[in-house]
Amino acid sequence: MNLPLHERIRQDFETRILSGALGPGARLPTEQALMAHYDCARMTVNKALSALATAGLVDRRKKAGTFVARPRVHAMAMDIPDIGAQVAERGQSYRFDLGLRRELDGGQARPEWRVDRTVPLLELEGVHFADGTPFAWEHRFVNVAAVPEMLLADFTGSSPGTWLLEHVPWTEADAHITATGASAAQARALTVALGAPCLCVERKTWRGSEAITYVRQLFLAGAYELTAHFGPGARRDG
Amino acid sequence: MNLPLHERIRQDFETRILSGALGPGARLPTEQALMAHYDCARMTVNKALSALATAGLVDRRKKAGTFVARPRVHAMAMDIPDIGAQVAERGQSYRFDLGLRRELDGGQARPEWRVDRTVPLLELEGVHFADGTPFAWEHRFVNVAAVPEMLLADFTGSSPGTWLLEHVPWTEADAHITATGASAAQARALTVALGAPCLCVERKTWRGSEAITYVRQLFLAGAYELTAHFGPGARRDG
DNA sequence: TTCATTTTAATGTATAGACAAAATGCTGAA
DNA sequence: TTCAGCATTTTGTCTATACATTAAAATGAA
Repeated sequence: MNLPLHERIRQDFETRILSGALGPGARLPTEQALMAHYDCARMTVNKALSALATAGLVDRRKKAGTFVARPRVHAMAMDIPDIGAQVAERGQSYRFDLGLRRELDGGQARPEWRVDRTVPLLELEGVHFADGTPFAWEHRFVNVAAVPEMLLADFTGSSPGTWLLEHVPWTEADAHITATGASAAQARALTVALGAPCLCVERKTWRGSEAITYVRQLFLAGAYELTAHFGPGARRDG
Repeated sequence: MNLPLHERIRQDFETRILSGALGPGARLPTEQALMAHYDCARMTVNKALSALATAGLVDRRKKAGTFVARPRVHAMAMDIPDIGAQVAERGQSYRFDLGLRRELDGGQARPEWRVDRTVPLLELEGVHFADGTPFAWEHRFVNVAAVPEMLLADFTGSSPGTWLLEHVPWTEADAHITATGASAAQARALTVALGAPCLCVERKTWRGSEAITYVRQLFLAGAYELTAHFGPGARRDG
């Protein structure tokens, strides 16, 4: 296969960096040196090195040169599966029990989620079941100005998350993942002991600049796990 | 602020795409049209549109044109920060206490991590402290055939994770995130009660096809959180 | 019609040159 | 010595042009 020259140059250095031949802090040749080495124009070299800089593999500083970046915050791709679909995939039956449904407005929202006072909200609280056993609890606020159809939706059986995913694809989201002990109310809903360890996922989603929903989900330890992967290929077993 | 022209063009369209003004499938003007509109050379326009393509916001097809891409997979980018750096960032002092250090081989590795019997391994177990208080426990196996310098490294103070990150950038990784209660040994190391809720991160990393390390980390609930983000811009506050 | 072929409009790659911007490192003055 | 200012190196941006590549669209033959 005949790769473009700028791509070949880029890969040459990517390989050397990832293999460790060029360690963090190592200086790459100047563009002048590279255009002599590859016998090409400066723009071609520049394109290759700029791509590496965009990818975060190198840092470029005027006058100083191009240096292999120190690997710091590696971002991994985390799967955010639909709870119901995931349970069904394991061959278990899925159910969602709605415990609380209330209409309110932005002024009464949780401090974690700041929305305008005038925004109409829907508050939902419920429990997810797998084969009749509760395994997750969730508390959610939805901006019904953004999703008016939600007021008519029925959540006996399928979860609000599934409904939202199908009706309002989000464009932006923030998630915080922590561990926590179940509170009294949560422990009762999940029929576990007070303080039982749970995985807590807190998520805010937007469509464009419009806040869509804020949700706090508690998963019983052992009943759920998040997976993340970084790298070129698919998941491995190892 | 005087942004470069190619960056201004890029942002113009990024804004229009993210706001929904240009929906998925919408066609952007041709490079010819844009160089007329912005009164610049084609390379400048090309740089802007190529950047959008690299970012996944648009698809470009020869002869057909440039089109707004359909929203991508439901995977979020999870930050995997360096523990020590993160503690230091909060203005706290950081320390790592090594509790166990043992050299063994692949045959004695944990079942979760399958490596060849002949591979020499280093087993490490220790506790992370912030301002003198333990907040995380970790148990790690390292393939020292891949990182022989690790046998000489000193982990009194800085953690093996930090050392590895600086010396062996990985190219591939798998992570599993769960909640769990602290075991007797873990509870003792972290000076908490048996069964105290913890966030458990289990990670395997490779460089190329070579397994580098397997680590299981337990973070005390409340002392640590993972964040993930999906979407174009930076993190929001909302 | 239907299929194969040619045309053509769009992006992809590359060149050579010019000037801008920035940070390092040198030089000279206090 | 130390600090300020200057020169130089290196990357950043942009232009104008050329040819390559690809796939849509038009064309023509069966």
